[in-house]
Amino acid sequence: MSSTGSSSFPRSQRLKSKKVSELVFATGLKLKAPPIIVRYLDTPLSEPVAAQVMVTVSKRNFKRAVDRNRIKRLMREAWRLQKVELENQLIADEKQRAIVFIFVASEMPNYEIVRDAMASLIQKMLPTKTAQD
RNA sequence: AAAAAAUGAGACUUCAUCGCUCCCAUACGGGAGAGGAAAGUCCGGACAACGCAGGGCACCGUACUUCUCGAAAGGAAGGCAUGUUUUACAUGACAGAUAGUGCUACAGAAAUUUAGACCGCCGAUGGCGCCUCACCGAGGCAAACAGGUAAGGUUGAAAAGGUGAGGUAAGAGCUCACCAGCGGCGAAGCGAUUCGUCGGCUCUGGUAAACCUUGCGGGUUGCAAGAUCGCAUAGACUGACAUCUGAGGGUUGCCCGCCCAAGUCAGUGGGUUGAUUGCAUAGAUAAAUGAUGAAGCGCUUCGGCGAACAGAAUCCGGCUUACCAUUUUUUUUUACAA
RNA sequence: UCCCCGAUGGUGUAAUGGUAACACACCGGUUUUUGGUGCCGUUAUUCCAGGUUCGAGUCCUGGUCGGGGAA
Repeated sequence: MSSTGSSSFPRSQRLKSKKVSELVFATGLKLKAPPIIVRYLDTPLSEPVAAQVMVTVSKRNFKRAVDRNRIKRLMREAWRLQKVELENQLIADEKQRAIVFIFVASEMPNYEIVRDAMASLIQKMLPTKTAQD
C-alpha cells in the first residue's frame, strides 16, 4: 500500500472487478449530493491502494458518447484533486474501500457543480467513517 | 448589392502547471496521443478460420456504353429517357412484357389465346308488311327481324396506334399521306446510340422495386475471426443403429464425388468459462487523449463565449447521413446604376 | 466490435398491392329512479422522408427510435 495520498490517479486506483462492483451495488452505503450519488463499501481490493473508484453516467440520460465522456472526465478530475484527505484517513485506519460515483441528472453540468458535489460527498464519507470507529 | 440554392475549403492557436494511456531508458529524463465525418455499417479489400481435389443445384447481388481504380453499387467522359424557369441544368434500380405464369380491385356492355354490342349508327344483302306499275317481275315506303358496325357516347388508371383524306349501307389500316412504335438493310461511331431507307401493321394495354428469363459476379463465416498458455474433466445410466455386403464421421444450405472408419449418435446428469496474443509511428480492454491559468485570434446583446455535427476499439479505400462562424466558385430572383 | 429483427387508435393484436379490421379502455348519447349491463356513435398523416405502381400499412431506398444474438 502506498504510504501517503497524492493527487495522481493511475489505473490501479480504478475499480474494475465485476465481483466487487456487484457487491458495492448490493450492500454498499449510499450518499447523495445532487447531481451525484455515491455508493461505497470497505472491502479488500486486488491492488495495494487505499481506494478504487468507478464513475458512471447513464446512457439513458446522455445519448451521445461525447457528453458521457466529458461528465466522467469531470468527475474523475474532481475526485483526483480532492481525494487526499480521505485517502490519508483510510491509510491511517489500514482499510481499503471501493467507491462508485453515479451521475443522475439529465443536464450537462459545468466543472464547479461537479467539484462542489464531490467535495460535499468526500466530507460526508469522512464523518461516517470516524463515527464507526 | 442583398437573399436563396448548390459546391469546395475550414474545424481556434501557442505557452505554463497538475494529471491520464502507451513506448524508449538502470535511473534522471525523453517521445507519441480523436475525426472530417472517428457515426451509419451501405459496398469493396486486407487479414483469419473452415472445405481435404473437383463438379452441379439452390441462394444472394448486379444490370445503357467506354475508360479508370487492387476491387466495388466508387470516379471520369459519353449516350438515352424524364422533369423544369426548355437547349442548359437536375434526376434516373435506363436488360427483357414478342419465352412463360400471375395480378389488374371498384366501376363499366366489355379488362386480354384478333376482347366487347348498353346507348348510338346502318340495315347494302336476306326475310316480314304496305303501296305503285293491268301479269312474270320491277320500283318505292315504313319498321328494325336476321344481321353489319368500334367512327361517337358512357365507366375506368388503362378500352387494342394518332391526325387528315379517300372509301362505305354504316364502318373498319379497308386504302393513302404524315407522325409514333416494331422489324430488316445501309452509313457514322471503339461502343451505348444516331441518321437514312425498305417492309408489313394478321401477331403490340400496364406491372419484372410480382414470380421469372437473359447476361455478369459471388465458396461460407467474421478480430466475440483465430492462435498460444493455464484451469477443470468422468465415468455412469437410458434408447437407437452398426461391426467390412459397413453404422457413422470429415462436410459447410443441399447433392454428387473424395477421404477416414469400429464403434457412433441422441437424451439424462455433471465440469470449465482465466490470461496472453491477434493489436498498429494514438491505441486501451469497467476502455487514455482531461482540468486550470495566461496571451493571441474570432464572435458578441460588452455579461461573456470558444462554438455546429460529434469521441477511435483489427486495419484500409469508397458511399451515405449530420454540420456553426468565416470563406471559394456557379446559378436564380429582386433592387439600383450605366 | 460484428450480425439480425421490429415500429398500425390510449393498450394488445389483424389486414393476397384495392374502403385500415377486432377486443378492451376513454369520451358522448340512449335505456334505467340512479349505477351497472345492453345498444349507438367518436377517437389513426399505419415512426419519418423519398421512389415504383392507376393505387402502398404492404414493394424498394435513406433516416429515426426500440429490441435481440455472439466465447
